[in-house]
Amino acid sequence: MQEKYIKPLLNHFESRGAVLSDTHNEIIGAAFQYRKLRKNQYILQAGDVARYETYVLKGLLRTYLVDEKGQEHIMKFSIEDWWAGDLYSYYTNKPTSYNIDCLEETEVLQIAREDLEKLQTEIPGLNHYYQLLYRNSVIAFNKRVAASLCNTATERYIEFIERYPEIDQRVPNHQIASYLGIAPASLSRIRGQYFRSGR
Amino acid sequence: MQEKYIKPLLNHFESRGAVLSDTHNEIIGAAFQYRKLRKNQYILQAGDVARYETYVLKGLLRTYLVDEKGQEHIMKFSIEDWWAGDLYSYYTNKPTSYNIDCLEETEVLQIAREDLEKLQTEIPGLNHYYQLLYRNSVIAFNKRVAASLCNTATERYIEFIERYPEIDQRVPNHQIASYLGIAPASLSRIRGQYFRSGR
DNA sequence: AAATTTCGTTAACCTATGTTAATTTTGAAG
DNA sequence: CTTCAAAATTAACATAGGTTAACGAAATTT
Repeated sequence: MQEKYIKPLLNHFESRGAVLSDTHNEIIGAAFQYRKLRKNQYILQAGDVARYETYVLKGLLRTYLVDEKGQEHIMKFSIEDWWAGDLYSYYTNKPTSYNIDCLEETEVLQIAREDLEKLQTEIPGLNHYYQLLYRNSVIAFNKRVAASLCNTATERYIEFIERYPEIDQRVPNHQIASYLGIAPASLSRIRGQYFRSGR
Repeated sequence: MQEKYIKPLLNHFESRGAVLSDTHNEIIGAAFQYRKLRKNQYILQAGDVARYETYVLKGLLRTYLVDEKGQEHIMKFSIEDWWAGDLYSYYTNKPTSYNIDCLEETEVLQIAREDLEKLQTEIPGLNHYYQLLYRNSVIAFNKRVAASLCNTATERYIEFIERYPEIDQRVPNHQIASYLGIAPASLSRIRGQYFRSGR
């Protein structure tokens, strides 16, 4: 793989405390595959087994569910320097319930489970990285569940645009509504009130 | 610590793939502290720093938030062989937003962060355990967020009692309502409909 | 630029859930 | 066993948010 593709991921690991030799860097570069994806392209569809975890180099991915009534519910947006995937399917080889697709033209690095496990054996520092990643993910999910229990849709919307202004700029409002668990028309109503009353 | 207190935790680690020598077992036993707690006793209060992660030997803990209007929202129940704590506060030393108290007389094992970190250095197998623990926790949170986006209160209630029949037996309904994010009167209504229509 | 599709807004109406309060049931403590 | 407190139920009413549909504005495609 070209250096320019793997470099951001190496930086990512190092900025989270991993200490990587040149050999390590080569091993990592060999384990990940670079892919360039078109807008609207799927990287995972419900029913598939998630064979890869995906690191976003550029672009924007969306992870969503389709319920029995056919409605889409967005679980997560993944922008540059974030991950996307379904850990459940990845580690059990069972079919995923999630769909992941590109909201923009997107470039990613992907790693298969076998390769990730080998990587973690060969580079113990990465073990620490993944423990930290999952731990922080647990902390973030705690906040998200807490918000859904404690806050109104209006409060959750304000929190969202303050916390993820960049995503707010890049995705249409009806997708933000879906992420917040409300109908597009409801978000419109909320925005109307919020902006009318002086932001 | 007495063997009978540490044994369940050692079994817990081994059942998740850790291979532990006698020396390891002793190190672990020395790192955890046993505590017996009365019903209603707090093990963590909002504003405190979470100095311990807690493994439940016996009893039942509840983790909850109090919002600005003074309402309680239950985030989690922890029964035998589960953990309780606030990872955010534990790892940052910042004050927690959560309260954890005992719904029953409860016995626990607790470990301070410094001791846990030492443990993970001395027993690499535990590193793998914690990565697995957090990863599974992420998977569980994904399901919980998915349910809150896709399912009605009725569906979430049915799922809860099917998945956690034991907790359902041990905690009052208004606490289950709080966990589900609905008012006690609403849960009553839901139960009325559900049981009347033949379960 | 025109045409077409997607998106956002608004309004009318509907439904699930919240709120409060009264009443009954259950459970704990003396 | 009795008493008292906590929990559950029920009903009346209030409200946030859902649904649908119509319309106008953007954005994309041709």
